[in-house]
Amino acid sequence: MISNATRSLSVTDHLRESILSGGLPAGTKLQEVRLSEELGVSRTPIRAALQTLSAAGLLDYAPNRGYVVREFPISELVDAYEIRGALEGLAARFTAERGLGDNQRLVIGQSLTKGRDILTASDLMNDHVLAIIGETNASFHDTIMEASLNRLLSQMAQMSFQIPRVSNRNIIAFSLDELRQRHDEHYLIYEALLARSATKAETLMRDHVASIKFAAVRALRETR
Amino acid sequence: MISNATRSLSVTDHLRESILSGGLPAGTKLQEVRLSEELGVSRTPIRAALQTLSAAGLLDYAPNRGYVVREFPISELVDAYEIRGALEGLAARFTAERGLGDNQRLVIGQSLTKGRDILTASDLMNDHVLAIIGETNASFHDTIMEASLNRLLSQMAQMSFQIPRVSNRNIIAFSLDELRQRHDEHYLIYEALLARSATKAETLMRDHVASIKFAAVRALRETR
DNA sequence: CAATTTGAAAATGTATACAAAATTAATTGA
DNA sequence: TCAATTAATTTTGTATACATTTTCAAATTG
Repeated sequence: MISNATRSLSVTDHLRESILSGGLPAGTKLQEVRLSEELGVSRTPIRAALQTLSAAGLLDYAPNRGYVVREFPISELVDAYEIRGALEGLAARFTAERGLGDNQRLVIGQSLTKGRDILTASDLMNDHVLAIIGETNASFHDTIMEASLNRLLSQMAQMSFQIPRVSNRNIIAFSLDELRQRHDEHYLIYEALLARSATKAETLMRDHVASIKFAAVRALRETR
Repeated sequence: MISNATRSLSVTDHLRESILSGGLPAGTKLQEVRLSEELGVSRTPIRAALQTLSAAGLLDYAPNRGYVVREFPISELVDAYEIRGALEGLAARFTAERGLGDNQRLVIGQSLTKGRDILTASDLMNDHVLAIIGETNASFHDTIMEASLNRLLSQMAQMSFQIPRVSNRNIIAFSLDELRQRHDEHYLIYEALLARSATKAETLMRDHVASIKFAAVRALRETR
């Protein structure tokens, strides 16, 4: 399978995870020999990982001076949701224009059913519900992005996720009622996609992401 | 200066240019030893460049199988302008909300004056006019992107430019009259930014990029 | 003759040695 | 004592050797 995501799998992923989780806070200097000793590999794969993460925007780089975990201002974190809204809105529009594939329609349909079932059955929030909802949610958004048939868009959307503390479920704390609202929005978007209503799909998706943003911002304020 | 753009400067830039200009068409296998011989450096900087360009989305990569110049469908090329419109629209909104810095206001003001002067003085298109307009145009868009104070956004916008045959001036053939229209749009956007009208600035910018898209698509059809 | 296996060639992945630059420590001078 | 210069150390940049994987062609087998 051809892709540009797979690489020095373990090293790159390990460092990325450390940065996104906050284990390597902003300003941390990432030195090659030190990392190579810690991770038990030579400098070569370390360098590859640093270059990849720098290109992904997680590290600052200066020639002959190395890599530093970059700062992520709160403002930028909020902006990331605006960007996501714009990009996913475009993805919804493209998908409506181009139409869902049979398999994609099936995947989204199933994830919606699964989400509805768990949301009607449960009266309270727990890890099980959150896991299912997180899964179906990711499936919904990923499938639409994929159906947009635009690699640039997919790549950018992925980038907008790779910001510390915005990794999907970590911070966002929805109430059960809010989850039901988000589910309903998913359903409306799905209908717009099936009806090939491009503008409607885009608008609904933008508003949907905006709703998610509000919850994320609220959760962020509560945390601090 | 800290950035993540500067790197194996020459090699990366050389390969990128070759890809964007079409010198290395889609499907071309980029082999490390071959490139290292051609460019007169070892495999190490070649690998760094390939990894960077892969992360930038210009190359496909498969582990143990190397890098290939990826395909850029026409549809994606058109979509790139939609994405640019959304991103630059957001940049305009953020900039209106946050306000232009003194220097940024000056830069844009001067580029607008310069553009107006050349567009009123000239009766016909020539390389000189095109060069000036291209310069002032880039200055306008870059400054707004910079003023948005969002690195993620800037990074994505830059990516949306790095697609073969969409490198700004190459294909786009405006008439003098159209250039004047684009200039007027620039001016209206500038006014909206000064007035801190966020929504207006975003809408105007989106429409402006859409106008550019139309010309690009038209030029593309004429070329083929 | 077609399909599979096998082996040589070539390509990528990793480790390491050396070069160049930057950082830090030490020395010198007033 | 403090500033500037110099030396030593550390760190990144590059080249190259070796390991592993893939590729491709020749040979074997049915």
